[in-house]
Amino acid sequence: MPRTTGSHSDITGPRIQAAATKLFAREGYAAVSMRRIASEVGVQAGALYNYTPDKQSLLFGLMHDHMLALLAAVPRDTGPDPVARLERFVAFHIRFHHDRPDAVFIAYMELRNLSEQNFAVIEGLRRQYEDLLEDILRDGIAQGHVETADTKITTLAVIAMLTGVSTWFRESGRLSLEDITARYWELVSGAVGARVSAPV
Amino acid sequence: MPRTTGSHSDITGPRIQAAATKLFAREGYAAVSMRRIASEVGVQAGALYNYTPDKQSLLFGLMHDHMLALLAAVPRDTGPDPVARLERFVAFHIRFHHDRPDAVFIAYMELRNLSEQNFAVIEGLRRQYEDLLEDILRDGIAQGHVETADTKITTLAVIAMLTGVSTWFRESGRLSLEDITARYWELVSGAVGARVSAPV
DNA sequence: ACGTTAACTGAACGGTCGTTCATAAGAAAG
DNA sequence: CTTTCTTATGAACGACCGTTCAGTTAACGT
Repeated sequence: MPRTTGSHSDITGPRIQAAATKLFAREGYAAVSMRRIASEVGVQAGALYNYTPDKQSLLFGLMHDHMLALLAAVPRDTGPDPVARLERFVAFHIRFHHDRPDAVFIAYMELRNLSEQNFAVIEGLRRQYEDLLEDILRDGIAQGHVETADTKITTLAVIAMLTGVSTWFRESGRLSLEDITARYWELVSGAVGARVSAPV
Repeated sequence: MPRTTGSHSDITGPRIQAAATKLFAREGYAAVSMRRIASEVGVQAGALYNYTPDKQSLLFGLMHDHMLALLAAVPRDTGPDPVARLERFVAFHIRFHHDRPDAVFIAYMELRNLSEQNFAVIEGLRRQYEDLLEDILRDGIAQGHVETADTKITTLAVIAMLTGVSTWFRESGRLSLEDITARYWELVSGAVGARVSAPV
């Protein structure tokens, strides 16, 4: 019996995305069937194809949306102090990733399940994000407030370090997110040789 | 036509492990079928069950062997200088993980595909490895050569940073493994506030 | 009141999955 | 040469896969 009370198009769509995000993150893209996503939404499998052309596009849509949200939310302030900008970047990254653990998990665990073209798109967006951090580091070096030998490697190392938080953070844990952000800022600022005050 | 020239038991076993490692790393546990592993080995699917009771045990065996190899190879030197021990740990981690990219990938991407008991075993071994690093940091603090606020968080952050190398390192890249090791030692020693010489 | 359409069902498609097992044949033991 | 054991085949099991589609019904435009 279709169309059971009310028009659902604007509700079912987001519910499918939510269910797919949750299940892909928990069990992996390949291990989750369309039927299982449908049953989570409370619908038959065929209905999913009103919202996505196929399973691959469903995955890509989730990752694409996530990367766009990341790039839209990241602070692009161009304040005079690169160390302060770096600190804001660190706090933002931890907070943003903490708020969407499932999407984060998918975005870096399911890359291999993307088709070649879709992978290239996501990789490009990821590169844009990395470049924002690298720009901060370069500014810091130029102003003598940061000291690191290879900005590309440092960028990748810092992001790996920060993203790692979501693999172990539990709300019920010993430390609050603010505590953790403070600890990571100590680690990052030490790693990049950040100096709060004047250059040499 | 079974037993086609020569006895294969001691050859087929390792070949199955090698094929499974390669395929699981490249495409993921759930996406690789037993038939595909068998065909990579040059054998029919049924033959795999002379070497593993089921697919889950095959995965667990790979991860278990990897973790045991890691714990067997990690330097446990108890030299007097914690900073030197930390430097050796960093170099070891990068080298060891570089030498087995497939096993590393599996060990931290396929955790969710382990049964509950198997997961607990692997998690315990991982914890042992982390504790070795945390011990070094604590010794460093005790001797005043290291300065970091929370050794547990620092441990996780450093390992995440180091393991990240294998996600982007290419043999043909701009930097050699030695270069990268040097850069990461700068980052780690800075992050933990390592001092080469005497305490306060 | 009525035709149109958006939203969904439920069955079906060919194919693949993990696993089992009777059977066969080369290797080893006597 | 015969027996026994090891190693593998290949067919079969029921279950599930992604995807398609004709049919059904509730809501909407007029």
